[in-house]
Amino acid sequence: MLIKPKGTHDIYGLEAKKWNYVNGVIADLMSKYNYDYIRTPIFEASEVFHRGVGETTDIVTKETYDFVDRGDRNMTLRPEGTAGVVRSYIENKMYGDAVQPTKVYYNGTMYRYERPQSGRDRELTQFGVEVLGCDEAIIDAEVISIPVNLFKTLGLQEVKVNINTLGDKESRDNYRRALIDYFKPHINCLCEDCQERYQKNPLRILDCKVDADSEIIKNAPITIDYLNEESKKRFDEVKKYLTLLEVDYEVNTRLVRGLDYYNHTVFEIEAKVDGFGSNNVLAGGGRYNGLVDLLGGPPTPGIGFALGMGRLMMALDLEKIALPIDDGLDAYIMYVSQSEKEYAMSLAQDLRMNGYKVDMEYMGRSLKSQFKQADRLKSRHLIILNEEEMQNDVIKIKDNVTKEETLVGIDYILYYFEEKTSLEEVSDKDLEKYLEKEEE
RNA sequence: GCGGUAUUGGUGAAGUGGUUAACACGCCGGAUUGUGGCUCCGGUAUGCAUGGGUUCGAUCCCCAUAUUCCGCCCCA
Repeated sequence: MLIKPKGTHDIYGLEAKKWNYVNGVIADLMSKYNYDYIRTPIFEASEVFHRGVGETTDIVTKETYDFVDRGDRNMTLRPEGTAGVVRSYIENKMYGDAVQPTKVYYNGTMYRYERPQSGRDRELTQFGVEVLGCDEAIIDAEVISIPVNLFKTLGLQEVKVNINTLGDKESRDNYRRALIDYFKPHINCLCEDCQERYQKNPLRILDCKVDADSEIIKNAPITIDYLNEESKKRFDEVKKYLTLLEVDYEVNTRLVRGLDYYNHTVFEIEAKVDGFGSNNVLAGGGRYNGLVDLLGGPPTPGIGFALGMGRLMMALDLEKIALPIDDGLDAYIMYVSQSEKEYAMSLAQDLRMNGYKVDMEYMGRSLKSQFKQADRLKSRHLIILNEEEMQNDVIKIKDNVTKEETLVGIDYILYYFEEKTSLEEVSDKDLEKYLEKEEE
């Protein structure tokens, strides 16, 4: 049997309806914030990610899907969204657009060659936002508020917003040096992974799980102490605006992020839901003022976040949040004979073109099965075709909630649905009156 | 990349080295000569992930591979 590749999922049925609903909520929310949708290629020249995400990051060194195309070009399936968006920003000279800053969002699949586990797949979907060309603290707060408000809109309560700052380049470099000096004498007391981190990315030692409780890490220098005046002021401003937006956040001085391009504000939003695995970060992001420059554009500030859609869906499920999925039918058309079948089909088309959600029997099963099917499809009305009744120009419609059956004139089916679906009840008398009026 | 776990029908699953692989749900049909959702009856796995091996014989034992789920690394 053919099976899907490791770490991928087929989304269909109810699950697909949920995704569509959430995607709709996102599109709606982004429209209100006036962020434009951007769609960039799923694969890019490998260089885009090597330069953009960082040569030393795990994402680039061991997790990319690389391939050489038939024209001998080195290509990579995108492992994240920012690098591609920034490449597009530069290539399309969006920095020259009349409207500034550039505010965009994407919602698409990413690919990472990883060992799948809870909350982690090889094909993942991320919704993300990027704002380019604005270095104001106010925009940092707005960007952080977007996922927070999305969760609020969806009814997801149990989340925690962590923020921190890495400061500008000068502050970050000072801090990095301080950490290296601090850890140097303790290096042998740290776990194996941390010893490696010490070489590659000392900042990451801070959020090590193994050594989290060790005094060495607890007493490590914190970023705030190494910020220059400007960076400190900036961070205070971000916090002020977050308070203004009523975003409930916590400063976590140990929060650093793995991607090389971050500076100043960084943040993560965790799910605090029972039953969530260890991969509980729903969204994460930060400021990347050097990235546009790095990828060959004019020096341009930027900030963004990415949100894991699969993890979001998992959180919604675990929290048992009922999404208002468009479910059920207005009518299900049932029949037995061939002539009824033909009428059923044209009636279905007629109702559908008039805006009703209609399904019908296709396979000529027993009437009993058709009733069952209609129930499964949660159909509000059952249209039961009968040759004899049709010869008398009437059709039987059963309201599947009240169980009331009505014989409706064959030319007045639409009227029945208009009234019946907008008003709670329409009596036979109403219909008679309507018919009389029509005749006049 | 490392460690652990599991893999029986459309679904949830029981089970044993040896004739027809429980049970339940679902589905289809019938009882009900065109009105169901209750009940009753019947049907529904060329077959126990795949490939090897051990054995007279394996779904059940061994090995490998694939995939699942969980943890680490890392990340959303």
